[in-house]
Amino acid sequence: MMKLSKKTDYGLIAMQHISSTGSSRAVSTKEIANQYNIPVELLAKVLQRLAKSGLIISQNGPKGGYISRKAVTIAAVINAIEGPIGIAECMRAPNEQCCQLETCNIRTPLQFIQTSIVRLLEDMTIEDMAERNALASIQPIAPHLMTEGAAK
Amino acid sequence: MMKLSKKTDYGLIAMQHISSTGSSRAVSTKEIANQYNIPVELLAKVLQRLAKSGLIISQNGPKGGYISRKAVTIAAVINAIEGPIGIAECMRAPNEQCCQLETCNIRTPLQFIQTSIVRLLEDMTIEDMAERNALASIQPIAPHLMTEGAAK
DNA sequence: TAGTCTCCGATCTTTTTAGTCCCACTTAGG
DNA sequence: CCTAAGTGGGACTAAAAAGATCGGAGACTA
Repeated sequence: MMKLSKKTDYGLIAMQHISSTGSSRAVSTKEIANQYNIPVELLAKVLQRLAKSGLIISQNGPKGGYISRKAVTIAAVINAIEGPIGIAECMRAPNEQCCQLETCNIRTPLQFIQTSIVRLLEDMTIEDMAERNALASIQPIAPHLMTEGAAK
Repeated sequence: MMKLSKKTDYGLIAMQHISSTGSSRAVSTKEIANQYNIPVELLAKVLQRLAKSGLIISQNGPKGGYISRKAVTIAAVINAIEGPIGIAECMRAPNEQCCQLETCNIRTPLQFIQTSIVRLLEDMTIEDMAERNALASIQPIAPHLMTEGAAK
């Protein structure tokens, strides 16, 4: 459906929070879950995967939690949580007998679109996101692009 | 999961076929289903929606089927089949109490990404797709962007 | 060494997607 | 004017993915 999963949403929210906290202290799963109203165990899973992929650093024990790394892209977060990005089935599992055999007539153009999207996601880091977010709270972006709620 | 549904895949394949046939004759659901190995009833549903949205013209009776329209974008096809494009829940249903209340810190940057993707999809028509496809069969695109199977 | 905290696997529920079945309506052609 | 080949569309089932939960093992700090 061309939509990010909630896990990814949660992951991005968490990454941004961890990133904006800086490396002064570790942020626990519970802290993030409380602040953003996310089910704790689910968020825990997401953070585990992010840590496993090396996008954040985990620290055990009391006062433990997660510490950010620099220059993590949105593409990397999606990749860690959902696996390789692929707009169609045949672009995630290259070995599979994809599409409708040899007759597939949309593969090449979809490849192009996918490449463009991936490039977009690889060009934006978590820090960029935070920056863009901070800017928006001062000077709102074009109103016709926004849904009504955000303007308040 | 950031992926197009199979219905959309089928829709795009069918649109391209209908488009390349031109307006000389109507193309039936069965013809397309046979050629591309798609379940007939499912494809029928997809084509119905496309017709209802005005992206193709339906013609009843024997010798009936579908006739293409000009300048249909990929965005329009996705929109007709899957509903409005939205990378996150809160961007498809603007009135809903979205994200994690007021604390959502990723809305603005995601908006930006979504707008970029939509623009990409609105810039490519079915005819463009066909063209790009024809080109690829003569001169393959950069190999490092392809999955191994396609290079053969 | 006790209390937090991360880590990880297993499981359950719900939602979405994919595919099927059936019947009503339309129409070209004999 | 009847029939075969089309589309239109609702109801339904099965499978897969997403969302959420549970329970316990291991790590660390005070």
